[in-house]
Amino acid sequence: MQSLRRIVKALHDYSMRVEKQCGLTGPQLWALWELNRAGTLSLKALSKQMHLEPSTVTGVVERLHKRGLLTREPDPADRRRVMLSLTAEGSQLLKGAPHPAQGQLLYALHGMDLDSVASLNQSLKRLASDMEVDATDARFFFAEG
Amino acid sequence: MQSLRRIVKALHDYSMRVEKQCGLTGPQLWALWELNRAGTLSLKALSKQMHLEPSTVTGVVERLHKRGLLTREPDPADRRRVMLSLTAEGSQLLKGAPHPAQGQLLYALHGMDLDSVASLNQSLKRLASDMEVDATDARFFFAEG
DNA sequence: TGCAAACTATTTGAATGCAAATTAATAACT
DNA sequence: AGTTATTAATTTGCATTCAAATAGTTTGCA
Repeated sequence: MQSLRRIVKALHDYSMRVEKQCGLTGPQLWALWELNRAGTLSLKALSKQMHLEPSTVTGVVERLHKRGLLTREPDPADRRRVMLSLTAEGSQLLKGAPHPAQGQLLYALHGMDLDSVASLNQSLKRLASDMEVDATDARFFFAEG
Repeated sequence: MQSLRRIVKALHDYSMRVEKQCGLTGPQLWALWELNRAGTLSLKALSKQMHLEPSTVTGVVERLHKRGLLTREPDPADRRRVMLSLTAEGSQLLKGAPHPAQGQLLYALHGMDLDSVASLNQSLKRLASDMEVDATDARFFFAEG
């Protein structure tokens, strides 16, 4: 638990450093990054890529739009949808920016040998999968209270 | 990275479940928990225990105080300090509440053998430690951009 | 066709979290 | 003693995040 908190904190600190570097917060950079990868995404699709709620992404996108880093065009085929794309300025900014958050991980993983990284990856995937199991049996949660 | 996001998300979902159960958010429960462990803490000390900024803890404590779950007494020895303690009500509420977030981890770790848990713990500690290294050498961060 | 159901995006309200600035109290140093 | 520096807590302003409610659009079914 302590290690996880420290990792999350370190990721946040990295995000702050990125913000100082290129003027974007972590989620903002992340959103631009996903748009650059995909070319064009609906808000829903972007929120899915980022594993965030649409209502959250609306705000992030709004701030990026206000700065002219992306365009918001209604989809002619489905007028509920808002298609998001990078502007030239957004694309340009992205060229000078680091990977979102992943840079910090890469840096940290530099100091670990390949076997450790592979093992960690397996363990984390297993843990993540286990934690997503719906906890209908509450005994485990309260047994140690 | 994906695994970490999923773990953080799962922890947040657990926090929501806890909130539905006992009417407290994760940080609120966590604060009460730390107070119960320590008996009495200054706001500064509590923020240190939780690895959060004092300005953040001020808000959390205020909400708990508003509900009568803790007391805020000025320290006679140093009147800058505000000493925090659980009320009887807060103590009572804590008895029926799960461990903050750790319950979710315990549940997940149930499904892993001891060696895997030990190995994961080592890897996470190592990773957390590596990520806290001050990144004066920015090459790692931008090499892959 | 027409109505209900489902979907997309946004709005609203609340909590968390930080940094920076403020206020108040203590410590330190001249 | 008096001025300065440090420390504790709060306030303010902003970004992120979610859930729930809403408006507009599309789909599906009768």
